[in-house]
Amino acid sequence: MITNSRAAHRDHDHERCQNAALAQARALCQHRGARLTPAREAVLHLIWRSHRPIGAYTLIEQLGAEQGHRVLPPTVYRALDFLLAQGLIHRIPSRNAFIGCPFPEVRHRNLFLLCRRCGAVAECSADTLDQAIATTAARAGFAVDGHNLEIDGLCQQCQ
Amino acid sequence: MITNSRAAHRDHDHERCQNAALAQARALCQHRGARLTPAREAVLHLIWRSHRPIGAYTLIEQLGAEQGHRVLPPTVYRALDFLLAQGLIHRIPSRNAFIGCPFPEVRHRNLFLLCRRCGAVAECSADTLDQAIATTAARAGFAVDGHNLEIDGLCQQCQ
DNA sequence: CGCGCAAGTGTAATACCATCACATTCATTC
DNA sequence: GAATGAATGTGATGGTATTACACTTGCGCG
Repeated sequence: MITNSRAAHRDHDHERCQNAALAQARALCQHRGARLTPAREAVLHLIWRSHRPIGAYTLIEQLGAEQGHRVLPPTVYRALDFLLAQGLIHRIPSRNAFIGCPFPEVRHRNLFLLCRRCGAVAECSADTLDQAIATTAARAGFAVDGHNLEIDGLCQQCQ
Repeated sequence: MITNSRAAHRDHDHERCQNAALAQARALCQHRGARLTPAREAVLHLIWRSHRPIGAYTLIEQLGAEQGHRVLPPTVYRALDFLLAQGLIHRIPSRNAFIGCPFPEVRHRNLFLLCRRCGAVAECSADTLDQAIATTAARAGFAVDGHNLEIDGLCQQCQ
């Protein structure tokens, strides 16, 4: 199992955490020949700065403030589409919000731990769980493309 | 494991299926002392009639047509809130839509199989999977309240 | 009975989330 | 330096959900 649950739910050097995520995103895009343009990088930066699920309209507002002029929804949604396609961020459907992916270089299924008290979200990837899901689906004769698992509760710090 | 995947994804006597669901809902509410008012029952009926995830605004439209006058959003959202609280329906966050619960009398976690071709949704409840989720969360020190798992893919009929 | 309270409903307005359509600019290639 | 496709700017619109307040209904109790 890989997870960022320790970092996500505790105090940590977030400056460094952000910078690492951005550097990795740049490297990954360069390697793939994908264009991480200034607009896209600005959105990714804002998402990592919050380190919590953040809504598209909050991003629109913050980006507008940063750039000193009004930003319209498609600007941000297009950047989000790109970042989603590159696996650099995830969308959390139950929150209508977006969060940075801590391990974009690894193909993985979505599994989020959402703390109802502090609002932080950790991501996990667990082969055993993915297999249990595959097995359950197989028993119903269902061919799996992908899945999204959101677990609500309390993180270790908030218990 | 319990599931309605056979019924959900195949032709079946849906008239009977609907009636059974409504009868069970009435019995359950009576037993709990909850008031399944005409407005609430009408919404539940429409949800079961579709037997697919159905959006709130589709319900508003259909309810308006049925009642012969305009219905406003809060009317339907309040009924949906009641039905959700009673476990008679579920909300599928990735679709912004609602579906009838095939086993409302049993406490269970949410696990949906969403077919991308026919649009049908089956629900499952699998102890082994719930345990795998609990174990994974425990390893991250996370105390689980509940979860929502949506599996996308192809049902047996559409493969 | 009728008073009082809580639950339920009607209605308008508004907030929040996401996409479309079209014009324009930019980067790259030949 | 023209042609092309990708990316961006902009206004309008569509879709989802909530708030606030007025009104009604059901029901227990003096």
